[in-house]
Amino acid sequence: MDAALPKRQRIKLQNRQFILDGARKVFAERGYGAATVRDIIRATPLAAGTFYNYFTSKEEVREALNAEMAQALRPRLSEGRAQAATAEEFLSAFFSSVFALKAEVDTGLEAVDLTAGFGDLRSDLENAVARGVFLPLDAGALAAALLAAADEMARRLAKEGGDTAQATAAATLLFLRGVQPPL
Amino acid sequence: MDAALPKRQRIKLQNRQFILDGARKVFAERGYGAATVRDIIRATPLAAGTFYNYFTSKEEVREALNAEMAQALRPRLSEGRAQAATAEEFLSAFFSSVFALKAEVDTGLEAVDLTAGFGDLRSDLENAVARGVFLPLDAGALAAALLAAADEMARRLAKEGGDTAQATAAATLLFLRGVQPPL
Amino acid sequence: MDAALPKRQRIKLQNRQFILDGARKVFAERGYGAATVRDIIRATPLAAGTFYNYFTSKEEVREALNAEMAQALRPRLSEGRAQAATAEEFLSAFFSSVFALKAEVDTGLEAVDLTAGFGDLRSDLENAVARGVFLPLDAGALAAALLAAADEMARRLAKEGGDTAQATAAATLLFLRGVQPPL
Amino acid sequence: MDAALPKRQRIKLQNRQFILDGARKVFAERGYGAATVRDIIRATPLAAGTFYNYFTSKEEVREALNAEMAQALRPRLSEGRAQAATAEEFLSAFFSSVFALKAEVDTGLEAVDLTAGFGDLRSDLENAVARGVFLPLDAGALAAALLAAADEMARRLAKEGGDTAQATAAATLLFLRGVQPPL
DNA sequence: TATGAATGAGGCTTCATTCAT
DNA sequence: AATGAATGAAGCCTCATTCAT
Repeated sequence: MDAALPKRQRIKLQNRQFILDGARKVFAERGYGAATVRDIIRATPLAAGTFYNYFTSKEEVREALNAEMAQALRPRLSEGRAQAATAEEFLSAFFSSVFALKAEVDTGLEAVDLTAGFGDLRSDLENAVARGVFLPLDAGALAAALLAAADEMARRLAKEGGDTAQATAAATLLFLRGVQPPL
Repeated sequence: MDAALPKRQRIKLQNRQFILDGARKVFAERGYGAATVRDIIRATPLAAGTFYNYFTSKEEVREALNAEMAQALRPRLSEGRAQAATAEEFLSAFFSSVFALKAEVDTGLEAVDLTAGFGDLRSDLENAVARGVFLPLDAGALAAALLAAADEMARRLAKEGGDTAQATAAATLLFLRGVQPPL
Repeated sequence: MDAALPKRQRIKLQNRQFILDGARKVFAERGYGAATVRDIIRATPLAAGTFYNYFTSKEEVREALNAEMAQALRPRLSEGRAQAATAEEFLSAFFSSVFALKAEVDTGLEAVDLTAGFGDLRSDLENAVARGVFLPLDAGALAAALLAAADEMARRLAKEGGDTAQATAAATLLFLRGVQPPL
Repeated sequence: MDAALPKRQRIKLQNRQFILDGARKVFAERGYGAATVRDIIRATPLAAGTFYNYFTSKEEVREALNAEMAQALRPRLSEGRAQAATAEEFLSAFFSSVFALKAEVDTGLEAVDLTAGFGDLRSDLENAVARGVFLPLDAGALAAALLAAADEMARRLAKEGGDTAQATAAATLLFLRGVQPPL
């Protein structure tokens, strides 16, 4: 229980979370570059000076936000992939994770958010290639392409609405078979 | 010849260009959001007030920059694709255009730069699908995936070095055939 | 004539002087260390940002103030001393200069103001010693003692009122003969 | 023994001393005006709020520091002077006390430190004048001159190194006989 | 009594924009 | 048109001080 924590501790954690939440919102609205520390504070019930009891700069908040996201979501992103027996399962798990995740949190972190998962994805891909589940492609390039494409497709999905399951299927198919019609 | 222009006109065009060039540099260095009008002016031989004779905001400069880029590069991007007889030709033309383009200008426009080409690409794709050159996929999603993947792979190429021709071949193959090994 | 200056130039000089005058007053009132740039601006008809068109820090203002004072007052301080034929003339000229000067400007520069005159005084003293007008004393120590004593006596004079001429006579006598009664 | 004090008392005295010591250091480093209460706290193992259990302002600390110094050093400063039979003894005792004292503690109190001794010195001087040991001079002005000169000479001594005994002799001679060569 | 986090005032600096020259 | 200084709003950060624990 949280009630087990001394009150001071609880408030500190809560305030830290106020700042992270405010920052997430502000970064999503204005973009990281244009956001200001004041914007973050204003998105918070806290006083101006309080920010500096927790972070020393906007950059530090960004890092904390990325760490938080990585911690919370990386396992979820990778869980479906590791033991995927086929390329289709792998891709399907990947896209549905990303689409679900992006629907939950839009951090405005300008694609930084997903780079936390880059290393994992790459390892999983290398693994899959080694097992013969994938064609022998450059795992780095493939990871980059998959993440970027997934990120952008998720953005479109968020903006224009659309069915996640269907989008997952389409994306999976695209990367599974490519665009070339059977000869 | 430029000399054909009256001197006043020439100077106006030149100053406008000073500002656009300065802005391109500044946006690339700091990102659009964090850049300031002052930064742009400082990257210019002009005085502060002169900026407002040409543009009224940072945003207007961004638009002009995008228009400039679209005007200069869109034809180049699309030329190879319109009449492509095969999916392979289409993809190869697309990726090599993007990789070459990104090698020339890094605008720091946070992925905005390529959206100018989105509509074109989408039309071309629809066209290609209609001709049966591509599998019947959602042209919008495909355009998004291609642009995002190309952009990210270009970034990797720029950062880590690498051979453009080889990267083009790999990217083409990925989207042509997908990742699934032949059964 | 000032009217000969273009208007912009005139205003720039005037604003610079506003700042220097404001700073002199503020330093005198609060002391250099406790004074703030805002205090200086407030002692001025100018806007906050204008300060930075002229100086980049409080320290720079201090330097300008010292330079201004040195330029204006050093000659006056030394004029009476150089050719003094006797120690009495020398000391009398020195003390009356300092007392007059301190009555005019109280810079609050914490004794920095007079250090500009330290080198001059020391040279004059060495000269005087060489001519046999003074006993052969350490010119550096003597200069330090004279300046510090004069500064402090001037402060007392300013605070408690008193006659400058009389104070000059007393100070001169003290340093001329010392405190020892004739044996 | 300190152990004779109840523990509470001992800790209170110790904390008070922490603050005074921290303040002494901070004032010496930054000057009184520029020093902040936070600076003082940071120079201490104590928490911010604790400061206000002992003092209510920076100014109060300054006063306590001056009192402490006066208490510790005033007797030492005056002991040699009271019964001095000659002006030379008086001056010599005075200068050697000041030079020794300044070598021990540099408070950065911007000349405030010695003013604590001003009253004493003045009384001693009046006394000495009354006994005919000194010429009949204005005791206030003389005290001011002696203290200022001694302070400044001590500063030079500290900065440039030098022999205390020798400096004492020179200073004594200066104020004993003055600068005028015998006619 | 000691602690240390919260507060919001206020200092420092840069910014976008205007406007007299 | 071009210039560049003035303006004051607003961002950044630290401060003195309070007060719940």
